[in-house]
Amino acid sequence: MADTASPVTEACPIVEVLDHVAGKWAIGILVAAAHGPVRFTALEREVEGISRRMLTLTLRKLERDGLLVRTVYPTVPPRVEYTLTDIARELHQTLVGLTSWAEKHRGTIAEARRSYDRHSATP
Amino acid sequence: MADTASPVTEACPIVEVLDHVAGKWAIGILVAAAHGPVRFTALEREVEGISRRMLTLTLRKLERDGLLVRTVYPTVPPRVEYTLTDIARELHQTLVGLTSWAEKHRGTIAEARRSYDRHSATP
DNA sequence: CCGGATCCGGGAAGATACTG
DNA sequence: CAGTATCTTCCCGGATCCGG
Repeated sequence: MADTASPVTEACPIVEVLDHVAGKWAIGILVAAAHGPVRFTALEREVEGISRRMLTLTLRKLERDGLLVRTVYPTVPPRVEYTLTDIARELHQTLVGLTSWAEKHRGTIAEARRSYDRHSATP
Repeated sequence: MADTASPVTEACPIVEVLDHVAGKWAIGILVAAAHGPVRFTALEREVEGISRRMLTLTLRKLERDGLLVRTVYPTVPPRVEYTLTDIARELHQTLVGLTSWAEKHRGTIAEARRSYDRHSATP
């Protein structure tokens, strides 16, 4: 934990895993699906701005990594539900910390960004 | 640089902020720089696999967002140190949770991935 | 020692149209 | 309702050379 040399540099399997979570839509989908089994169209509505294609692709990726379970009900019309696995729920807990951090400091960050851009403006 | 306003980031400033943290190298750099002021070459060594270019670009982005402070010592040869700001330190705390999650479950994830690939193999 | 500038390939992502 | 398929565009990221 409090090691002097952080093990980030060795082989970096962590970065590999995080790369998948770090996709543009993954976090949004995980947060949207955290409150229970969610249907495809519900996700399409909740994760605003996402396209059908990217929703499908990201869902497949998350399913492949064992973060989401896809359940198909052979009804008419078809119905598919996505549920977070246990490890995804654990992940969601840390994601909550991340999002609250972002909420808490988004003003400061926006300000810092403006200040930086103003300073590096080329008149 | 001049970030064009996309409809997604308008509605969701959190995603916009997280998008920057979610870059391929940002987390590694933040973790590597967390233990104190770090020089450019030290980061280049610690965040193994990163190129000079990406290191520079990511550092600039983090600096722009007010997560890193860049201090230039006008010596010969030049010496530059990067230090985490307070909000970056807060972020680093949640990042620790994220990385330990990844460490803890990377085996499970790798297994799930293999299982998924085996099942969806096309004979 | 710490970068910036440029060229270029590949994957991510949008738009659109079609299907079981 | 829940996806596929295809095409195109964009920008991330590596390689390389140059500069203070």
